[in-house]
Amino acid sequence: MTARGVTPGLPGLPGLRERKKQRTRDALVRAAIELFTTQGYERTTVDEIVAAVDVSQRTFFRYFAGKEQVVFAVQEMVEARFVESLRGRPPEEPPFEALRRAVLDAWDSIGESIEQFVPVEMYMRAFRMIESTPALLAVQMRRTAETEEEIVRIVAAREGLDPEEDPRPWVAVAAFSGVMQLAGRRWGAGEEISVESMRRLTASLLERLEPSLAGDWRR
Amino acid sequence: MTARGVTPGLPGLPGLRERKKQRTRDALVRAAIELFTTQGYERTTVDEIVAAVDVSQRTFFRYFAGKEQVVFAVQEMVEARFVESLRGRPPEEPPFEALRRAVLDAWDSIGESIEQFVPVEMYMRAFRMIESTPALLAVQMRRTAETEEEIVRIVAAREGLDPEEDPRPWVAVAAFSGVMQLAGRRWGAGEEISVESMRRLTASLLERLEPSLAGDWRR
DNA sequence: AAGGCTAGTGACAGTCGCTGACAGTTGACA
DNA sequence: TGTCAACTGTCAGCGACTGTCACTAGCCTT
Repeated sequence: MTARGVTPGLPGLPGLRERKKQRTRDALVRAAIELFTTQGYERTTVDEIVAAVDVSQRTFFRYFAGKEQVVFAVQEMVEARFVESLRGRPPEEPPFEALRRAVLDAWDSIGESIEQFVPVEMYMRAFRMIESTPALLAVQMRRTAETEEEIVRIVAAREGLDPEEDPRPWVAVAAFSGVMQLAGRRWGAGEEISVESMRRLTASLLERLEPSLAGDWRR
Repeated sequence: MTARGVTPGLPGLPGLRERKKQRTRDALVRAAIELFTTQGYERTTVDEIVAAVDVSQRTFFRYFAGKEQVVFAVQEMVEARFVESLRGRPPEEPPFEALRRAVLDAWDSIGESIEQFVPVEMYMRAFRMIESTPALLAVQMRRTAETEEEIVRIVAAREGLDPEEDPRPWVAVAAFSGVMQLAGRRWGAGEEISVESMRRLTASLLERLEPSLAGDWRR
């Protein structure tokens, strides 16, 4: 009843079992992204991935619902960061302004969070791979749609609105999200491969949103 | 050397071969949508579809790149109608206004075009199925992204701009498209299952776009 | 310290979507 | 009428994914 094993199992701290799982998961993510970015997504089989980590194929599918899912482990974190940032915006801020600042803030602090997972450069390559692989792009867009719903709820809550009643949160988020997707696409197609360039592009496109909708474009 | 078969093959008119192909294709579309909407998409196998039309599985895949593609045969036509409508807008119209009117016009005239393919009601059911089936939703979004590019080029041309230079066409179309997706989603989730209700919803959301981005929302 | 519990895993077999290769059939056209 | 090319069916096989079951190894109690 004194020492209960090598790991004291402080409450709230993951046990050996949990850590082992996490390690397997991380290893699968890293191996997969490595293989995907070097050989291409479709030319890489699940068998190759599991061989690199030395687990069974069955195990792979216990961690990830599909071959594509493994790519989005990092993306998930980036999105979480944005949501968190949005929640932190002061409530007096106008809704669209809050969205805009939240992304930009998120980009400022995202670098290190990625790094502790995979090298930033690998994340960038993965991002481009998504943009250029139909199967992955499709999943990406679906995920985006799901995140949108959460953002709508946050925006509605900020304004004290019921999202079922008032369509404005939906509309604002839909437009915002459209521009964000555009930013991702353009960044992926461009030369510069830094977080900084992504931030700059995002800022520039969001700024132009209102003028692009208003009246005509001649000065 | 005189009569060359029952069908004289008037130039410009499809020959027997072509008509046969078209019939097979249509039959596959109809059978697939029928099965999908009754049994569900994932619970329907390609084997079942080809059995219903009495062709080989290989033939199915010669017509459609994948099981999902068969669902979008009709959607394609709807999009084409919108693009055509946009091309017909008077050039003085401000860009976003042109987009807005183009969709609404398209909805006005779309009913009969669908009907000659499948019953409108079946189209509606198919649309809902897309919204609720991840695999299909993903394809849908990807297709949308491709159409967007064409729309951007049209808008840029209207304004005499080079889309590589000026981001405004991209931004406007991105926001527009975001709202359109939203309209589709909400319509699919709602009760009313008519083209008219879709048109109404589209109009209402597009109207609210600018106010939803501007300042704060209190009056 | 020992033994039971069970989450996590591997091995294996099977389904389904999809593709390549090859051979047979049938409109198109000279 | 015969040749050609387009379509099609058959078959064999790959890769993604799932269900099942037995086994290993953290974990938890006593």
